[in-house]
Amino acid sequence: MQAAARAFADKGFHATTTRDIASGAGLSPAGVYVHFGSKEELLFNLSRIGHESALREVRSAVADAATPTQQLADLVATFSQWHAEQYEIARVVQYEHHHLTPEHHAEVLALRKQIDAVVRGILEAGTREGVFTIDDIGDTSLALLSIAVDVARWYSPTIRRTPAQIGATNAHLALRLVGASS
Amino acid sequence: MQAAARAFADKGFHATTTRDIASGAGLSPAGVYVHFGSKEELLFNLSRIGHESALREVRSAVADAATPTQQLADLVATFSQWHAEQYEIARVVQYEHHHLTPEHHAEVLALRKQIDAVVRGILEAGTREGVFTIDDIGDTSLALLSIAVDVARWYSPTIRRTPAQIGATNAHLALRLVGASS
DNA sequence: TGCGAAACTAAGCAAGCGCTTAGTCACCGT
DNA sequence: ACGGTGACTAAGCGCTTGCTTAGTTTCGCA
Repeated sequence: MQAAARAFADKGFHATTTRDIASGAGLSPAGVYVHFGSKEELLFNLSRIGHESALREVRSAVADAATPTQQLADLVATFSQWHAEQYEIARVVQYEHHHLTPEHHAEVLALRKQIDAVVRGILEAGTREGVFTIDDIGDTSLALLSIAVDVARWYSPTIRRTPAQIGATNAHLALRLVGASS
Repeated sequence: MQAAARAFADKGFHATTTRDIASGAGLSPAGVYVHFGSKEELLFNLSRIGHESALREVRSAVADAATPTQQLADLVATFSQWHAEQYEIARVVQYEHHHLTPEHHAEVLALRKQIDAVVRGILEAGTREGVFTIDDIGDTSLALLSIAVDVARWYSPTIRRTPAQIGATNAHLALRLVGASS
């Protein structure tokens, strides 16, 4: 799965051959099929585990914070940091999920909606309490997720900033986006 | 080229066959090779034209505005709107450029850097004039571009908002990000 | 009207694809 | 010592891929 994640993240699902995955894992081409029934099944496992991991991180960040302001800052920081630290899996999660079969795609879409719902919940709470100033909750949550998700597109282990620093920066920017003082 | 753009945007470069492109254009498989030497050449033409189109839009938006505040708002609005209206080409531009040959890749990377430089220039001017409050110009320009570029990922012609509305919303959010009042 | 060039197609080639089959090997409880 | 189980491979099958070749049609222009 590690070899598949690396290859899918690097070249994309369709450009990756089962022989790439096998040799990356130190196996013969047939060795992969002892553990996985198909290349798509491998993608699905990676995609599902990745989505579940991200959702878990996001939920625990929100649970550990008291106010909507702190919750939003921690969520964006954690989510951004996850997209940097796990950037290979994150790229699979963000860019390859539409190559899944319709059934598998529906399953990960449900997980994506749960992440979305967490963000909207915080924005609604913050608006209700009057600490956020937001025009439209849908548009704003989309922009917040864009900033975090896009980390997977440009992150590289060789850049100046560490994943933790990226998280901190994005959390700061997120609070600005919702009109909350940091 | 239209058929190729649609297919590349929909399924990705490697998942698209030359037969897909040919039938999308109403040609036989060999008919494509009258006009293009290879599938990669088609991708390069699309990618180059797309990048040039985006850069042109961005530059004219900046040229037509007087203050850094207005320039940033117009740039983000125009760039976001472009990613919605031309979302098929935009997806090719954003997600397929790493399937180009090294030489072609370098050529579009140069165009990407020019777009980047325009954004940084505005942020520097606004900071110099004291109308923007920014921690780090590199981090902030990256976040601004993330919001605009990510439009190509989630946009669909069937959604509620029009490209122009998306542009207006993102321009408003951009000004918040740099600490400028709108 | 006739001609050269450009646009196009039918057929297919070599290579690479996802995946299967048949069989070998290492290991573990009895 | 041994039989069963799971991990693994060599070989390769049927199919699709990007692209080519040889030949036909269309078209602008003299």
